[in-house]
Amino acid sequence: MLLTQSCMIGIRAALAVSVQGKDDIEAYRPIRQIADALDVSFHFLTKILQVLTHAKIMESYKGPNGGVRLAKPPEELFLIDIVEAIDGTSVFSTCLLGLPGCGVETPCPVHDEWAKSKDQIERLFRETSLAKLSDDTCEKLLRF
Amino acid sequence: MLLTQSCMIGIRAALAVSVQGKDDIEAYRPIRQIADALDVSFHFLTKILQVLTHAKIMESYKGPNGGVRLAKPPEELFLIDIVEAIDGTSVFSTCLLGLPGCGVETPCPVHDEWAKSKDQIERLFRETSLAKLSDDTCEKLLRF
DNA sequence: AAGATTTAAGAGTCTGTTGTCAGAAATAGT
DNA sequence: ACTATTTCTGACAACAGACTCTTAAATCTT
Ligand code: FES
Ligand code: FES
Repeated sequence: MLLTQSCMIGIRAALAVSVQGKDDIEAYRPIRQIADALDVSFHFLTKILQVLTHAKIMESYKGPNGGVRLAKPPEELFLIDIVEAIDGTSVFSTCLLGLPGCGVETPCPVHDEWAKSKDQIERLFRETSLAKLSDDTCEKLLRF
Repeated sequence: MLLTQSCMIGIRAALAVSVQGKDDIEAYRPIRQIADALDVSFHFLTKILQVLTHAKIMESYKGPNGGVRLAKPPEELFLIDIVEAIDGTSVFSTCLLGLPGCGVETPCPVHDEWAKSKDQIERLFRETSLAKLSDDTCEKLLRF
């Protein structure tokens, strides 16, 4: 798997918050409600969202009517921000064969081909905003 | 990481055998010698190569002058064979967000973009033969 | 036949990820 | 002030992947 379980859930949660926040971006969404929508463990999701709040990607509020919301408008939040916060960026910088220091020194036999795919994947994460994803999700009634 | 540690070592080992077998493709290469060349644990490599021999990608022979060799000419062995044997093919068929059944049902919001990268990666593994890799390795004196 | 070499197999350890839980802290409503 | 709600924190169990170790089995050399 390219991303860890935590990271995939983190992205889906951010997307859910973004979609639900379309009408009122200021409102806090309870974690329990998000967990139900994504059909994942409430406690596990709590852990993941804590990482995202520490990374200033989300903001949280305790107590009744509390929950989490995006810390920035979804146009300014990109997938790579979430991946970096949860998984780190190693995916986009490591050698496909696990050799140390991809690209900088002598390349490995698969480097040239892999570099193409790697760049494309990195661009995908770097250029895809939460706004675009939530728009698509609503328009085409996609699942998440 | 896209591939597991075991899988990356498996590919590097197959490549090492292919390179060393350029002069005598019939010869068995001792696992200990391969482990030294790749700088990995002998016992761990043994485990990985057992999987490859069971998958009929390599053949082994016990006793003095024993070891492993490719079961087929390197022109007929592709990276995907090794990945399938060790990691399975899940990388090329799973949803980037971890949702069940990528593509077949309603796609997820990142499906269209991810499908492109996924196909490119799959093609890379499916079309890259051990022969090509070992040729490149020898020509350009690459590391593995 | 005996001993050395080398892979096969299985059990066991270690580590990081996944997932659960209980209690603390903050907040709103009454 | 009290209670209900909700996130925060730390501890911990369960699991998978990574890695080690020991013993067995096969084969060659002498
Ligand atoms: S050095 Fe191996 S992929 Fe870049
Ligand atoms: S359905 Fe998510 S990547 Fe295909």
